[in-house]
Amino acid sequence: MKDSFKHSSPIYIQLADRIKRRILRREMKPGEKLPSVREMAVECGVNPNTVQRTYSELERMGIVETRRGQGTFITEDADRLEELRKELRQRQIESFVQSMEEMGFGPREILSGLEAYLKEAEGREKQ
Amino acid sequence: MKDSFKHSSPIYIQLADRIKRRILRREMKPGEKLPSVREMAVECGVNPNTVQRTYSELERMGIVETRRGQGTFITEDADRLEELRKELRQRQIESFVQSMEEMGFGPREILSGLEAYLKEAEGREKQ
Amino acid sequence: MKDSFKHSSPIYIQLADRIKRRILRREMKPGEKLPSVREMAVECGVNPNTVQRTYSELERMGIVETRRGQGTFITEDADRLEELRKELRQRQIESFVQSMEEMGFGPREILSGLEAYLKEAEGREKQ
Amino acid sequence: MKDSFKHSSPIYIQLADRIKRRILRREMKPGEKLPSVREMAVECGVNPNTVQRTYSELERMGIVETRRGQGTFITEDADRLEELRKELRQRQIESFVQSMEEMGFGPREILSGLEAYLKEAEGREKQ
DNA sequence: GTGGTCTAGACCACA
DNA sequence: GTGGTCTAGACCACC
Repeated sequence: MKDSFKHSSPIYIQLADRIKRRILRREMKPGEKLPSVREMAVECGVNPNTVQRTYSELERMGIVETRRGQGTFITEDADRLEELRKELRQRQIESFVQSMEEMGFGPREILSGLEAYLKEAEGREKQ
Repeated sequence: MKDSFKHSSPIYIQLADRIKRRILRREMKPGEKLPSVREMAVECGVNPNTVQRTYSELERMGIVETRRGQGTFITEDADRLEELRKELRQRQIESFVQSMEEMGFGPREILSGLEAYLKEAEGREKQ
Repeated sequence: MKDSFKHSSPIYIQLADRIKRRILRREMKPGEKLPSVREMAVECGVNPNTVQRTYSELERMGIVETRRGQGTFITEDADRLEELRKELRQRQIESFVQSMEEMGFGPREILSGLEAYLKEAEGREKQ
Repeated sequence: MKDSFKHSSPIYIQLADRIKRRILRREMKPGEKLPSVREMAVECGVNPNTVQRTYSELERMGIVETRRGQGTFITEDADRLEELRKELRQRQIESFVQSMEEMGFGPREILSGLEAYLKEAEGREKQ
């Protein structure tokens, strides 16, 4: 129990995560243009350099392409996006299961709890 | 999409969470004495005031009891612990499902992904 | 012939290349500590942020590891270094052959020219 | 390791290099007329003065001749062109070998790597 | 002391 | 107008 405590991830990563999620959720579509670095900077109340870093990160991950003098665009490579989707899903699941196991839950309890929750949520939605 | 970049939760909360988890997985048992505030402070490299707040928080939640002059003890109220267990499980599940939905996954994909993962993990363990 | 003209690569890349070469040449050995960001910055007459970026780039390539509060160290993963060596050799060769072909030389001329040069260089060295 | 980060060579030199290469691979033939300074300027999106300097440079090297009122022509002196070919080849080889040695490769590795690459390229072409 | 992040403001090439 | 690089100077957490 002498490990250190968690920090919030840097802004440029948090921002990248948000954008990633919006893309994966198809809220922003392949080929679409992102706001310019400066626009996004004022929109988020952040320095343009920070946004720049975010966009670079997204490009490094193959989510986004930049065209000089034109802007930053969501990749049209649907395969890459699908691949990314799976990666993220996997990572989420792993960390979820780990948390549950840290609290002493076994596989059965995890599954049954989740099923119950989803059923209930479904019911609520139908109302 | 203004301000609103996340900060990490305060250390005393993080510490409370850790202790909660250790109790729930029976690593620390009902009735057992917690380390003194000072001991815990040293152990975690943290200010004693922080530990004090953590213990208060745990007491407020009915997880521990402090006995003047004797120390802080894990409650023997098994019902309370079971209740807590359920609460935490529920909260974990909620935040997991929310994350998955933010990435555009529906209930079916969430469940099937989790099942696949648990099966695979089980297989690995048996080896 | 309407393509654009070449630019020099950014400083942080040039610096990364230099360090890469020094490592591959075993002038700096696996596990060795690099100069601190600030030291390297004054040494190269460059802003610390630029060096930071260089080090990040090197880390991303798996050439270097950073240990918080301690410094930046050359990876001890010899396989990674060897892999990198091969990659770079391949890239050099490709661009060399392409240049030669752009000047109208065929494979035979390329090889014979290189052999002649190396023989001559060897002779010079023996003197 | 002071100052000394590389700048790109001036545009007029880059342009001269391109033209040289086109001549050497017989894409432009001895005696042929080059585009006028103005034409070339438009074609390359460059200032006419830059093209002028390029042509002067080429003339200085004995690759082209300018005839007042007629234009600029590629020399018909085949010996000069052959000489140039050898010079350029030599320079390419030198810089290639230097790069490889900077990465710690010895003559044998250079040669074997190149042979392997050329063989493979040959194979690909035959397909 | 170390690396890592962020801001402010500048300049550049591309289109 | 766009993205990309660089500088200057600040603050933070880790050791």
